[in-house]
Amino acid sequence: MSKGRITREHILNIAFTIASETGLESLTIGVLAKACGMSKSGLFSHFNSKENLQVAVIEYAGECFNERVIVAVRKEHHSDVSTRLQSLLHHWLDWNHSFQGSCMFMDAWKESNCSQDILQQTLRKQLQSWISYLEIQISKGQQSGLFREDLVPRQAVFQFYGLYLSSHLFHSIELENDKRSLFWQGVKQLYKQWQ
Amino acid sequence: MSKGRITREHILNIAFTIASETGLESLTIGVLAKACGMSKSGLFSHFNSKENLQVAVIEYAGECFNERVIVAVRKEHHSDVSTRLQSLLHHWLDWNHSFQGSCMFMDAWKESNCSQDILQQTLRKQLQSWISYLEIQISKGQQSGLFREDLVPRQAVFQFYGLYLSSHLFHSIELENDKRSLFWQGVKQLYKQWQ
DNA sequence: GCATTAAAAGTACGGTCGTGCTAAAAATGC
DNA sequence: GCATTTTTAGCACGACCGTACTTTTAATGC
Repeated sequence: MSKGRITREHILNIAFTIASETGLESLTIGVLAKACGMSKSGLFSHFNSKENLQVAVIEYAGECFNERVIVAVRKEHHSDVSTRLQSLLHHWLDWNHSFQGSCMFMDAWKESNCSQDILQQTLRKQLQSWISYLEIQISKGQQSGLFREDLVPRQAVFQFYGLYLSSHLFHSIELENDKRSLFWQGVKQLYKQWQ
Repeated sequence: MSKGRITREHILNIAFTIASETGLESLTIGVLAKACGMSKSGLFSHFNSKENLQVAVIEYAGECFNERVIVAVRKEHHSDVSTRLQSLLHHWLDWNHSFQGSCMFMDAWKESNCSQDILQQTLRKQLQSWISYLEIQISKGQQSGLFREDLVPRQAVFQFYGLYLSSHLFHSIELENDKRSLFWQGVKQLYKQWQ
């Protein structure tokens, strides 16, 4: 790998860390350059625009997510779908400690929804792909008799996602503990209802 | 009411509109001044700092939420808790068309979570107050026999909130329609399980 | 080891940000 | 209707933003 690609990777790694902690919006070129110990222009020449940098960071984050969640669970070689799904939820919940809430109140911890450009598209694609993956896992659970036949996988994912988002939100306002009790209680109830 | 308070209110009204559409983060003093047809410094003198402005906007939004949801439902004079709760959910879901998702991917439409200052506190308070309100409503439902006795109101709110967040998220990536089918389907299932 | 190519730094520019300070204009009390 | 107070505008500042251009430095192929 050429020197260029190496430092590029290094930059993205640091960028991902910063973005995880303080949001993609706060990831300014000057700040990132300082964090990498290089000049603004030196860093800039790797991406040639802010937007390219942002997209690259999102894609890097996507790969990281894959590795930490999907691949990690695959490596555990679960025999039955049930524990496999459980592990998937665990890794999902913990994969990164960034979070999010919603509802305009939480504007204060929302981010750029205005840019309907490439960045938005990239994000959307990643999300949809993850949702599809979950959907497939649930279908498998269905086929193996874990869930009832009239369960609609998309609806199930919708509900999982709800618990996920709620857990992050409640955690950020200190109504959900570190054990994620509310989340796991919710999951338990969903299971009961889907069997 | 003095001239000053009137224009202040006017400013907040416009600020709220802008923040609803493009996020609180995008609400810059220059932009807001232009939207109000007045000079930066003229507007600025009403708040004396950016932070004060942001807090004022959040509080304004809070009052607006109260009016559009809580007061609006109260005015409908529902006799039974069931339809009352249903109406509450409706108004909640529709109160504003801003939205939010989560999970670091969605960094791209997240906002400032870094500022752990007064703004954050104000937000948190508003959120907690709304959650408490929902909790009370559910307790009332319980007392009137609508829900089973072993239901934990906080857990129930957690699940409502999940559906709410999920609905916004899925809607923003075009997996939830305008009728909010997934949301209402989720609510239906929660009800079934709580009875 | 040297010529060539790639990567990084230096510097500068126009824009916008939040925020002071001062002067004009408008509202208000009597 | 005039004096006083409140509200608004004008202007300037230092800071940081993204990005372009040029020059220096480092890596690479032969």
